[in-house]
Formats: sequence, C-alpha cells, structure tokens
Amino acid sequence: MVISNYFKILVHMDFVAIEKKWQLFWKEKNLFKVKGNGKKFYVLEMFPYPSGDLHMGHLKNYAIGDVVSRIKFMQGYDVLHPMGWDAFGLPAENAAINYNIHPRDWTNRNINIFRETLKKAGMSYDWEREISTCEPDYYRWTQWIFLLLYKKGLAYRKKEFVHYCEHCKTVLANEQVIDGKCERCKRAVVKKEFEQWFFKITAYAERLLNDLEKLRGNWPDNVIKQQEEWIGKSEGVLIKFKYRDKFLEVFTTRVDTIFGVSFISVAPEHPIVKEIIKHSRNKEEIEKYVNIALSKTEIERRSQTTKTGVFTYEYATHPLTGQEIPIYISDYVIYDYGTGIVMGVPAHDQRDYEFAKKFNLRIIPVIKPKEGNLDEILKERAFEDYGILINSSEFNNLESKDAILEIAKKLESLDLGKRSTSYRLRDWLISRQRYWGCPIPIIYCDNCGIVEVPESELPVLLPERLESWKPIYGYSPLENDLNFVYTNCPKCKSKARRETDTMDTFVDSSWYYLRFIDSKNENEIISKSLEKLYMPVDLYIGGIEHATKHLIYARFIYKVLYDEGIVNYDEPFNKLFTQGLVLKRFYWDPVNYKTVDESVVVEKEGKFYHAESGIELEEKVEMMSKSRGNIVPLSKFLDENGSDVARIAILFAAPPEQDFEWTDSIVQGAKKFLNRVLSLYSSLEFTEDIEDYKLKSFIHGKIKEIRERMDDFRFNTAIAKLMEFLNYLKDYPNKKSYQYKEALKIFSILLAPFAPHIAEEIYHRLGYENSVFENPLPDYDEKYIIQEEIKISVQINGIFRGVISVGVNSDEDEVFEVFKNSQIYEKYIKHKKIVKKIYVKNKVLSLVVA
RNA sequence: GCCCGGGUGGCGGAAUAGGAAGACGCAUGGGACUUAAAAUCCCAAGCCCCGAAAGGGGCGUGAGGGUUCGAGUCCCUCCCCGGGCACCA
Repeated sequence: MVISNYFKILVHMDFVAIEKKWQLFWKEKNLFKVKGNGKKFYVLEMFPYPSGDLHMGHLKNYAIGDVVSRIKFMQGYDVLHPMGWDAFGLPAENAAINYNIHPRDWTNRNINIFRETLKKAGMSYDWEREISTCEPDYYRWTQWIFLLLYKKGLAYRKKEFVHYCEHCKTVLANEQVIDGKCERCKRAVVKKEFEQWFFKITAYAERLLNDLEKLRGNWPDNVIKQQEEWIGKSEGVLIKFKYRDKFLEVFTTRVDTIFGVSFISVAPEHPIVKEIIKHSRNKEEIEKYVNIALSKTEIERRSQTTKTGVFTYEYATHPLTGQEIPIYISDYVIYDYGTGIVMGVPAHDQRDYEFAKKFNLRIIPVIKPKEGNLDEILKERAFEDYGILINSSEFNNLESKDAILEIAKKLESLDLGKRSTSYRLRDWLISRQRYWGCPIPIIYCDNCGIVEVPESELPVLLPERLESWKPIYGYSPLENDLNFVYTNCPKCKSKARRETDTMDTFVDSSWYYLRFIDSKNENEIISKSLEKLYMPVDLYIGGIEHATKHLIYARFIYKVLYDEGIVNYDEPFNKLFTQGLVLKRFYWDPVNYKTVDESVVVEKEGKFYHAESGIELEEKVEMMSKSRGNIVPLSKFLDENGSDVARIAILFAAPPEQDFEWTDSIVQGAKKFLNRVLSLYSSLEFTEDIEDYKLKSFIHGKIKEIRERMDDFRFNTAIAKLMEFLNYLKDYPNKKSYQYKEALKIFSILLAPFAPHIAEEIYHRLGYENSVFENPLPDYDEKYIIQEEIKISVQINGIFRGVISVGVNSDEDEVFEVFKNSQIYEKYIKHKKIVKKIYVKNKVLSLVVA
C-alpha cells in the first residue's frame, strides 16, 4: 500500500518536475517574447476578471489560444500572445463591504494568484505586456476615450427611465438585463428615472450591422446572427397624429394598415404623458395607472397575460381620414423603441387586437388575405400577414407591399410622415453608481455647466480610501469623499463638483486589445504605426456569452477610434472563435439549497440521496461556477497532475467549440497517453542505417492529417491522430534505425503545441539541445502518401460484401478481373447475372445481380 | 411563439464532393507480470440470432417516408434536447 502510493506520487511528480524544468528553459531563452519582425499573428483570449480561483473552464479558453499561438510560432510568425486583467468590477467592492479589504488589495491578490497559476500552466504569454484595467496608467486612457466620445457628441447625459438593480444598487445597461433580471445577482430589475451618461452607439447601428458582412465566414454564424438581431433594424414610417397644438409621432413598419387605426397608445414613461394629464378629465386614474406601471419590474410588466391601460379622454387626429382617434396610455408600449407611441391597428396586430378586445375598441379590417375569410380570422385573432387593401380609400386593391410605398409617399407629401429606420439597439448606459471603476472625467460648474477634465489633468484618480464603501441609493459611494467631489472648474476656476459615477467595466474592456500592442506608451493610447503592424487581432477566443455585449461595444469603440484616425482598420477582431463550456456533474440539495459533496451522495435505483439526511438530491451537469460549487480548481490540479495532462484532457474530450463534461476518465486517458509517450522515449539507441518506405509513407500521412486538423481547430481529432502515430511507433519493429529516430523527432514536434512540456522533454531525450519550438512544423509530401495497392469495397445489391486489393487508379476492367478471381465473386455472383456494374475509382465496386 | 444548433455503442466522441458506420480514447471482460494490489503490457468487444467451436446470418446513426447501385451524410413529415430573441409596433 505504501509502495503503491509512492509510485503514484512519483509518476505525477515526474510530470510536474518536467514542466518546471522546461518552463525555466523557455523563460531563459525568452522564447515567447514578441520578436518585432516578420509576419505578425495576434492571438488573444478574452482577458479574465480576476476573482477567486481559476478553474478548468478558464483553462479551456487559454489552452486553445496557447495551442494556436505555439502553432503559429512554429510556422515562423511574429506571435503576439498577451494576457491581462479586467480588474474593475463589483465583486472587489463587495469584498470591501463585507470583509473590509480594500478593493485594490483584493483585486491585486487575485491577480497574483491568476498570474502564478497561468505561469504554472506554462502558457506562452509575453508577460512583459501585462495590463490591468484598474491601474491609472491604463484607465487614464479609458478616460481619454470618454472625452473623445464627449467631444464628438457621442457621450451625452440625459434624465431617463433606466434599468436599476436594487440589490446591486446600480443602474444597468440594456445588455446586462437578462430576462428582466440583473445579470450579476439574478434579481428582477426595476425602472428608475435617473440622470445618466450614455454612449451613442445607436449612431453606429447601421455600420455595426453592415460591417458584419466583412466578418461573415470568419465569425461563427450564430454570433453574427445574434448581433443582427440585437441591432434589430426595421424600416418603416414615422407618422404624425395631430394632438392639440402638438403632434404625437408614431413609428410603424405597416403603414399599409393606417386606415385601420382605432386608437393611439402611449408608453407610461413618455414625457407627453404629463402634458396629456394636464388636459385630461381623467387625471387621477391616469396618474394612478402610470405609477403602478412604473413600479412594476420588467418581468412583471412583460409577463402580464392581459393588456392593461387607461383611457385619457383625449383625442388625436388621423393624418389621412381626419377622424378623431382616442388616446390611451398602456404599458405594453415600449418607451425606448421607436417613438414610444404606437398606432393601434387591432385587425392587423395581435397586441393591438388584445388591447382592443379588452377596451371594446373598433376592429377595422383593412387588409384582406389572398385566401381565406378575414371575418372568420378576426373573430379569434389579428390578421398580421400581407394582403390586399380594403376600406382604405384611394389605396384599395393595392398589395401591402405597394401600399406601404404609396401611403408613405402620400404622408410625406402632406408633411405628416417620413420614411425612417428604427433599431432595437439602445444607447449604451455607461454610468455606474460604484467606487471600483474608472471615474468619469467630468466636472459640473454652476457657471459653465458640464466641463471636461483637461487632458493634461488625466487621469482623474480614484481616492485611495473611503469612509464607507457602501453605495447610497442612486449615488456612488464616491459622493462620501468631499475631497474628491469638490474641485475647481477648469474654465472659470470657481468651486465645482466632480462626477461621482464610474464607468461600466465594459468600457474598460472595449479597447484593451489595443493596449497590449503598446502597453507602456505614456504619450498616447497607442502608436498608430504599431497599431497598423499588429492589428487587427487575427484570432480572438472567448465565450459566446459576450456575443451581444463586449463584442458589440468593442466594435463600436474601435470604429469611433477609426473615425478619429487613431487606428488603421474598422473592425478589431478578424477571426472569432467561441469555445464551449466545461461542465461538471454535481448533486444539488433542493431543500437546503446547496451543493452536496460527492462523498456523502448515495445512489439507489438511479436516484441520489444524501447519506445522512436522506434527502433526495438532484443530479445536474452544468457549467463550472463558484455559485454551483462544482469547480475543479486549476492551481491544485496543476500541482497534482501538471499542465499537459489538463491540456490533453480538455482538448481531447470534445471539439473545442463544444461543451463537454469534465470527468475523472478524461483525466485518466490523458495521463495514460502522456505516460506512454514518456516510456517510448526511454532507453533509446540508434545505430542502423536502413530505409523503410512504409514508415516514410506512414509519417507523411500522419503529418498531413495532423496539420489539416491543426488548421481547422479540430484539436480533438488531431490528438487522436497523434495517438495513432504513437501506437504505430510503439509497435514498429526496427527501433534502432536512424529513420525511426527521425520519426520520433517528428512526433515530438507535432505533439508540441498540445503538450508543450512533454514534447520538449522527449525532444531533448533524442539528444537535441535547442527548443522543440525552434523547429518548423514538418511538411508532408503527397507523393510519399500515395500507396501502390489499395483496398476497395465491393457491394452487391447495395450490401457490403468485402474488400479486394487493386492497384491504385486501376480502371474498371482491371478491377473486375481481380474481382472475378476473388472469393466474393465465388460466393455471391458465380451463377447469377450481373444487371448493373458501377465502379468508382479507388473507392467502390457496386454490382446489381438478378 | 420566432430564429439557430444538435440527436451515432455502456460513455466522450470519429466519419461530409454520398462509397467498409463506430477512428481515437474511457469504462468493461479475459490473460500476462506480482506473494498480493496498484501501475504497466497483451487480447476481446455495436446489438440480436444460429453454432460446441471455427464460422455464418440478420438488424443497426431519434421516428416514419423518399431519392440512389449505395444514405449518419441529400429531400419531405414528425418527435426530443440545447442555445438565442421575445409585447421591438
């Protein structure tokens, strides 16, 4: 027993000891430092938020990047492969509140853990370029970007109903609200009216949408699709309905239904509501309805099964018929889409139909289906398809498509309408009422209004200490620090106040990929010529969860910088790869609401129970996360098993873009494989000079297969091919030939991107003293791969009956001759008549017999 | 509801210009080594049926249909799972 443990430890120690040795070797050689010459390749993994511990989910991301980085390095590229920290953010601040640790200390402690772990994993980063978004020499430039946007009119302040998380005590961007819930704490968000800073990303909506075409083919289709949907372009018409001395403007994509309007509906948040209340004889009821509507959470508002609203007893004028149209206020109207007011066409819009049914409003049919009975349909629902116009005055009998054009023209000629495009995309709310973020470089002066902090005074530093880290309702905790708050106006020098909100951390991460190129530049955000050299990112690797957040924001900011001539291209990420998640099985106690350790789980008839309490547990396989309590900590795993085991396990388990479950067995497989590799490379001796064509042919075939899979990101099958390669080498009879040594060398080079430490070890065991990575990836020659004899399959009446060996590229007659002498012929054909003969060269002989 | 993915052995997964389904690995069974166990090595293995065995036969890629000499792969209908969006006018 004692001995067994000793051996186990020894084997594992071997991996770890080997890895330490070669990590030092690479460091001393400065192997992965950016060379600064030759053709560049910029490979980037989405940088992490440094919280707690790294786990296998993180490693998958970095392992993929590292494999590509090493492949490109061996192909002779000047590889830029950096790492840094997305270091501002809420958890640091919560740690400050809960444990009274300074957010900076908490963050730096985590960064140190992350950095050490990644070094232990042997990642090929150029560590000299490390950046951290919470350092003043970084966030100075985040502030600089803010001011740039401000000068261009792309950063603005407005009072607005915004998403607010009462638990996190901060506002949230549209993108951070998932299913009506705060993406961080998963609690329902509410709408609050605050004065906030926005980035005008909608001004770039059209370009963000159109330029997706440039990315098509290089970005995953579903990410492009998600961005298209998120931007949500629709073309329609803005129509003015006269209301007293004003106009109520609505947006519609279905102007062909305008003669079917039977009411106008206004979102409760809309400023015009105040005006309407002034005139309405139904003031109290309206105020009551609006207050209730605004206090609902997003989820409550969206999940209402019936439409609600209130009649204002006010009317607007139909632009074409002149009829009086009743005005309602209803919370099914979304305030920040279109104009926040809609024209109600119950016959042809399901939502308006439901509203009209509830409030007994007229349902005026104006579009007739090409087939089917409109009256019958309207008994149950709205008819939303295109059709032929009826009850529409001079537009009768037009098709919807044509009518949309004609009616739009007519409205335009009356100056009561305008063709227009609406986007689902909202402006990016970037204010956050938090301490641990990048301060917004703005000063409020009673005389001068909103004043920018002059560039020479950047960065606006976060105060080192606060008396209380706790946010105040609707305000940043920075409000507590009067030294920070009060300053002098840069223009008139009188006493003024600083902005106390900080920026959304997505602002920090919207440009970090640039800073890696020129991380120490004190004079400018980035040197334009270096930018030209290293951008765009050739391969960007990260999780799909950022499809509509980070990846839209980064594209937006990069385009703004492009328009300013600061950068040279208009898209930052040439190729995007989204890796799948690492899942882990765990057992959930639904009574006590926590994860139960596997050691106390007992199985009975396919169900799982807690050994002590007897509670039935839920077996789940989900993404590794701290909150689920199912993480496999990376640092500990590396100490026990080494990095190459983890990498092989992760990469072999499934294709990189696919989710997979982390299990003991994939670790076992990886260990066994690497042990077999090491044992093949022990006690070697080469003395014989014999050439073996078959070996040569095999090697070239494997080089081809493995390199093709490297190029296509099929790393799981690349490793499978390496395993086949190894098995062949292991069984090869003449292990003393120099040609065999060459084969072992090629294997070590091909293994290197996947298991870099073990590859370096076996390469050196062959007697070489340079790094295995200083070898170019081996090339193959097609002429060695082609064999003289090949096996082709024989099918009779569509059923596979065996194989025959024929010369390569034989013609039909030759093949048939061979076939006639085969046992298959003897058995299945001999006395039968061949009705049809199909021969596909080098593949199949297929016969139909009567 | 709409839009994307995807259903292959006990398990993870291979196989796309339609041409031998199950590569590679895990787990499993048997054997070798060992006093023993672990580790390692060798062999077997999709499922079902016949046979003492050698061997032989049939069925098989979510279900049903179609195209074809030949379908995991192409077409049609349906079922299930995962993801995205969702009162966007």
